[in-house]
Amino acid sequence: MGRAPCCSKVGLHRGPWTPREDTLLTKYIQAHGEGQWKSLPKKAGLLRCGKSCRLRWMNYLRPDIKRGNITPEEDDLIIRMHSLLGNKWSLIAGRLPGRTDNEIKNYWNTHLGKKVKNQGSSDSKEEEGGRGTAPTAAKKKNNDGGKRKSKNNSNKRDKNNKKSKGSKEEESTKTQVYLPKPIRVKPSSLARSNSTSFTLDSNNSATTTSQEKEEENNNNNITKLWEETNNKEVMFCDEFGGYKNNINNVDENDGFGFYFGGPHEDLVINSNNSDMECQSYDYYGKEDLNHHGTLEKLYEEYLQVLNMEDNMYELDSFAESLMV
DNA sequence: AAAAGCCACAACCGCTCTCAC
DNA sequence: TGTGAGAGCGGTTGTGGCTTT
Repeated sequence: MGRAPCCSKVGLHRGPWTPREDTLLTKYIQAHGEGQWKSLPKKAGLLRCGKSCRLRWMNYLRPDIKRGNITPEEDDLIIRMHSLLGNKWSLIAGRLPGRTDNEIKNYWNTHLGKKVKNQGSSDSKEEEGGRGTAPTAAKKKNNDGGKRKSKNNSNKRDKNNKKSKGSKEEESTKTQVYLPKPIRVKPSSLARSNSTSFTLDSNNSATTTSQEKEEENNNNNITKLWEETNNKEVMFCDEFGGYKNNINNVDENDGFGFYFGGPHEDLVINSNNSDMECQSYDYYGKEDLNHHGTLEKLYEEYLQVLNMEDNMYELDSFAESLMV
């Protein structure tokens, strides 16, 4: 299975993009829109493979990319989302407007992974199995056979004991996070779905295949583990990550809402006793803008939810909804 | 001042999924 | 139903530049 790498073709540029290439790509996409990545390089006059063009555009050139430091609010959201979703960078990125999955992944591997690990190691030694693949880059570097010159194999620094620079990573965090084993989510059927409405049966009748059942089991295990280890603080995700109100506090009219999906198409889950109705939701629509406001606003709201002790809510259905 | 160590992140790779035919 | 192309995702690598020795 699989195909030959699209970049293996002789004569194509690889490595860092030049300003000229960036300009060409940007101009072409501005004129013709995204898509057709395979034929795009030729049409745009680029000696790059389509995949490389797509990556460059998605992760760097897109006008809605937010450059700059990750804010503490975003930082916190990432940790919480990761604790629930694992390494589902694209899903996490979907909750952070202007951030890319690659950026978040890198940020996690270089900052948050260590941060959480430090936090976790002081709390428990059982992280290993449950963490997933978090700081793989760091792990890799110890085996680095690459260009870095004269890297002594016995070097093997202990990153956590490292120098003063690490002090910023040692800053205390206020949350207790359990990291579930990464699980495969099947977001595509949602993300790429054009349907505007569908219904989920909360009794899982929608789960049919063995794979889905396996995921469901994973999910339940995760939820169980999560509940066991997270008594101190229940995680809620904000509207970007999807938060839940106490079902007892659900407004009968509004239901409870949490959102997931891509930046342009979100899902609103409304709870009606047994069923959950999911609707396509235009993230940037005017109604949505009124409803969501800025990230800061959302974060405030999110913090409020966090502070509501009574808002404990089972994560089962939430996790299930993400796995559908 | 120079070399080595280290970090951060852009870019690449390989795989999977969806969809059209 | 099978197949191939297009697209997307997560893991990994390469490397410039900063820090430490």
